[in-house]
Amino acid sequence: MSGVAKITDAAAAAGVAPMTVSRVLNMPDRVSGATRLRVQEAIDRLGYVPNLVAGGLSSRRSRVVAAIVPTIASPMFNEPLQAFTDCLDGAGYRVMLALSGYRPDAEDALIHAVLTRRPDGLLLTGADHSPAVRRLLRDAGVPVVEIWDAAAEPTDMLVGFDHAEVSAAVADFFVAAGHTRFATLAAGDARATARRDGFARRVAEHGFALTDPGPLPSPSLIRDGRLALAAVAARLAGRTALFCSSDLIAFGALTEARMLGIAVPGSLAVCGFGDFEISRSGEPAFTTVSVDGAAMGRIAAEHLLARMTDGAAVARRVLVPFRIVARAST
Amino acid sequence: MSGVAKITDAAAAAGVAPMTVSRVLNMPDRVSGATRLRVQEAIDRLGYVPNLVAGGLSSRRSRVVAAIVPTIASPMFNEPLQAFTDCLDGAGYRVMLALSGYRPDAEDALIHAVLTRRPDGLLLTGADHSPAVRRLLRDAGVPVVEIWDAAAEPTDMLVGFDHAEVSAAVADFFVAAGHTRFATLAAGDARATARRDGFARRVAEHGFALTDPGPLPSPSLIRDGRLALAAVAARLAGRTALFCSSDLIAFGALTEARMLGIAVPGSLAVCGFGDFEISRSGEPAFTTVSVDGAAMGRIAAEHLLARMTDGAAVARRVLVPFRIVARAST
DNA sequence: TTGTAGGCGTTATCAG
DNA sequence: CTGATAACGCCTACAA
Repeated sequence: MSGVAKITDAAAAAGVAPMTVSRVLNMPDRVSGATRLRVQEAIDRLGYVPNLVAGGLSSRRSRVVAAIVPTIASPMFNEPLQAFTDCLDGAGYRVMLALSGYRPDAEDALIHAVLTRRPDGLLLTGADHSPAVRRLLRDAGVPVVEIWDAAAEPTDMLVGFDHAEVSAAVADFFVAAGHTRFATLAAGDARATARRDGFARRVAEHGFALTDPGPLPSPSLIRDGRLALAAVAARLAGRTALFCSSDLIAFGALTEARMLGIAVPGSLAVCGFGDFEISRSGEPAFTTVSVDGAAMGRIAAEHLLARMTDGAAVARRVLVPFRIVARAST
Repeated sequence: MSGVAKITDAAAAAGVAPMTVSRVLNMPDRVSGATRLRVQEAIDRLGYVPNLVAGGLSSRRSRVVAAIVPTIASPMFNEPLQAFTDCLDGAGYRVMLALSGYRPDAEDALIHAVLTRRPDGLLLTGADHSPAVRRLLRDAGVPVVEIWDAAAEPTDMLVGFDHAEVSAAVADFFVAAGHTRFATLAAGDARATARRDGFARRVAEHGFALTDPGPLPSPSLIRDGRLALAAVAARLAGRTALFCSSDLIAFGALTEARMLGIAVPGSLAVCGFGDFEISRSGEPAFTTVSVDGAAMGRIAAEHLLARMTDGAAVARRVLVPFRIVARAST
């Protein structure tokens, strides 16, 4: 018995057929208590570790789901990813992680690479995918959840929110507070741009002008927010309402404003995005848009699980609520 | 031809044997140019996506490596993980992510669950594993890298640093600056505790006393740092040197100190751990211990790759340098 | 409740 | 350079 123990070894050791060992592992209640114990004992004694690669080939179920997110270097996607992973872990699924780095073309290649592994499900960040990719996904027959965005026609399932809606709400929030001058500091990736554009549109609808120095890097860091604020500070004549595409940018802007002696919220009112811990626990706590990332990850996992186990039909499109959490910066 | 195309479909479409298609995919240079083109064309036309589950069973190489880290909710492990993933991605490997949540027992179960997938390599956070797990890993014959810690006898390979050494260096740094009163705010997990203990030991060796309110949660957040500092502030009589087990705690402590009117570094000198962006880009920038997480992730990936492809021997134990980055808080 | 036969889709190996 | 054959280790389907 050289090499690693396989199911036949465990079966022989327990004096049963391989199929019985398989049952003990996968459907224990269809095996009599006595046999189950005997088999379990043999498994433990041999240190038999089932091979799910073989099992997956045979059953056509890999018990793996793939998750493609832009990055884990910024806190943005960590909450949903953590919740997603935790939730699937409980159901015996593993998460295969792929990082697209905000490059849409890289994402296409990653999706192909990942399908090669025959995942039972797929989590995608964003809902804007090329027709080629959508066809690929459809042909593969994998359940797909798109998160962190909203599309009228998801590829398959969607659990997200509308970025333009979020930023329009921020604009309304500022206007309701009496603001008449606006600025934005936003990253250049697709969804940050959607937030910037939504903000710009609503500000324009209200008949006001907007200062926008152009795209920051993706993902943006605190430093980017500081530099950007320092650069636009001179152009900010009068009391200005600033919307930042992430809390890191907002925190950087607030920090720089403090250095420059710009009063917050007196001269500069700031709203971020993400409700990262720093918006809550920093000083001053600052206003931001809160989306429940953990809930999104959990719901995404639950939807995939429903489809992967029952094949059950689930809501095709779930929008999770967002809210503006007003704090000391506005 | 119902269902998804398989290698036999592509082979038939190209008028070659399945094995030739396999070669085009895996060792293109062993196939003549003409055949290669014909096969490639057939693959594209059919939209054939190779099944690496089957391939993995046959070749006994899954081209998957598993990574077990405590959490991705704190920035601590994100840099190494991102670098690790990026590096392996370039070599055609996928990363299977598992989150142990700082529960050692959960880690044991995760390692077993993950071995079930027959990864070609394994990344573990920390180097303190039970004999049972070490045996399991040895029997599995998987290359293993342990990161983010140092052990005299790694399970297999190790790329990390010594936490006690780090914190002793911090204590020395403080002493060299003339400090005589010390405090620490540290989380309760194994490695944060190692940092706390290393600091305490060295402070004692210098003949000074230490204020330690006890373990904070793992992972610790900014809020935990604020609360902890508020709680110990009264006990901090005279100029104190504070070592925090993470930059989030340090930032929280600094924030609270500002609120309490405690002068930094005049009354309170603070050193964090991790060199997170906030230590650099916040205001004031604060002193911290920098360990090159990205390098660690990259080296870990390279070591695994060497073992997985060549079976080459590599350094069993690599210690990455750390350094104290002195900034405005000390 | 347990067992038998056959195949899941690919690649190692050896032959041509 | 290309092909035929036989695994890889397990599970579906059916039978006893």
